[in-house]
Amino acid sequence: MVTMKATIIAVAVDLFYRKGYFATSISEIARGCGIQKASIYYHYPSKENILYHIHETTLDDLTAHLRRTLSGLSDVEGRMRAAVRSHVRFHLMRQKETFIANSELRGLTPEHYAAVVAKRDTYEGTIQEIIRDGCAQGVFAGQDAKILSYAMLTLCNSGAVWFKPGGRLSVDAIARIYEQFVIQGLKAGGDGSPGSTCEGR
Amino acid sequence: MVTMKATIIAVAVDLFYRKGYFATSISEIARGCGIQKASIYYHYPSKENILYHIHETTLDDLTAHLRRTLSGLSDVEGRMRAAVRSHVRFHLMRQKETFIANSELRGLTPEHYAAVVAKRDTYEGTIQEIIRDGCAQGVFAGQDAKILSYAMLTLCNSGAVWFKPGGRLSVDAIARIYEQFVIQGLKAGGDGSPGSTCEGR
DNA sequence: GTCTATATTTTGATAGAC
DNA sequence: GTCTATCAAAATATAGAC
Repeated sequence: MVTMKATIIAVAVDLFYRKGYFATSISEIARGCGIQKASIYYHYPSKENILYHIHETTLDDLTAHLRRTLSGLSDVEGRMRAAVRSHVRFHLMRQKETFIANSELRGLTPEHYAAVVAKRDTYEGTIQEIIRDGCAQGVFAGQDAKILSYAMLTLCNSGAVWFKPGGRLSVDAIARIYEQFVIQGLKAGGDGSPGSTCEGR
Repeated sequence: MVTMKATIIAVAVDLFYRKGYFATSISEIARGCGIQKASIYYHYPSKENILYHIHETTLDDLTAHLRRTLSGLSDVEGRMRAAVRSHVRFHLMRQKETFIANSELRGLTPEHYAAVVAKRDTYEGTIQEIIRDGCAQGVFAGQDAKILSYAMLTLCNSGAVWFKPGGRLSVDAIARIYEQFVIQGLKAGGDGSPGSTCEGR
């Protein structure tokens, strides 16, 4: 049984992904659901609240996915490899939602914006911790854990921009390519630039 | 002497960057220019045309910048290093415009959208050529030039998301970090995954 | 080149019947 | 829980005076 509350989210996700949040109207969402626009407001108090709901559940699921993947892993390179695979897979499998979560922050109220950013910071913190551990152990050679975490995350998001389900490459194949790229990119280079310390702040 | 035509673009760039294209109104642009909204239409026929103009000049300048950087370089690793630095520097120095060029494609008419994508494809083609050359010479070890080019480009765009002029890191420092990351990521890994060929299509 | 005034549409959201 | 009807505000764009 599919509730109208869930249908509205599904239709909104599709429209926000294709047209963007501001370019999508409540009427369009209602049309996609087969109801009148006034009926939307029985389920959600505002258009912004629909967007916030998408952000919240996507981020919660993403965080839970990473936590589950990392549990039990202690080797630092193994943790980073697992983190990349987890992140990439989630972004490819829930392409539309993650695209929205990454690009439609500006539609949120200041309060909701703060809540979303706080959750995102927690997620990024987990990645930065792995990078710092790796640098401390000499496995990675970065100058700045924060910047490297942004680089790693943006890189792993990039598949979601062009990925087409059922296309030439499978989700796992793409995850492996990124895993290889990130691990190599983080590792110490023979011709490393001067000062390969890892302050990380 | 600064023309009103140029002022409108400057104000629009700032607003599109901060609020997004659809969330920005003609009235706001006019207010930022100190004129009435009707006066905007003397200089540009529509809001979409302002957006298109930003896309066009940004892409043209970006392409010219890369061409200038690569001219005279023949060594494949040197070409890739130069391409990364060129791309990163341009994206940091013209942060607002490149952000718009990367995220506001959906506001364009179908015709303008096609024109912009065609130009972007040309730029990406140059990068893919370097990757294919590097793979053919055994300098890089990628499985797919197209995907690796997307990875490289998205990665090099990422600085523009958080960069603040006058902040802790200089433009050149950031360019060096990305250069190192990309070169390492593209190079053959000792534990490389199976089948390190480079089909590239 | 910039103005005032306005036409036309559409928006997000509410009231109240059923 | 969905409907019809409607409000008030704001949007893009145009006409014509100066």
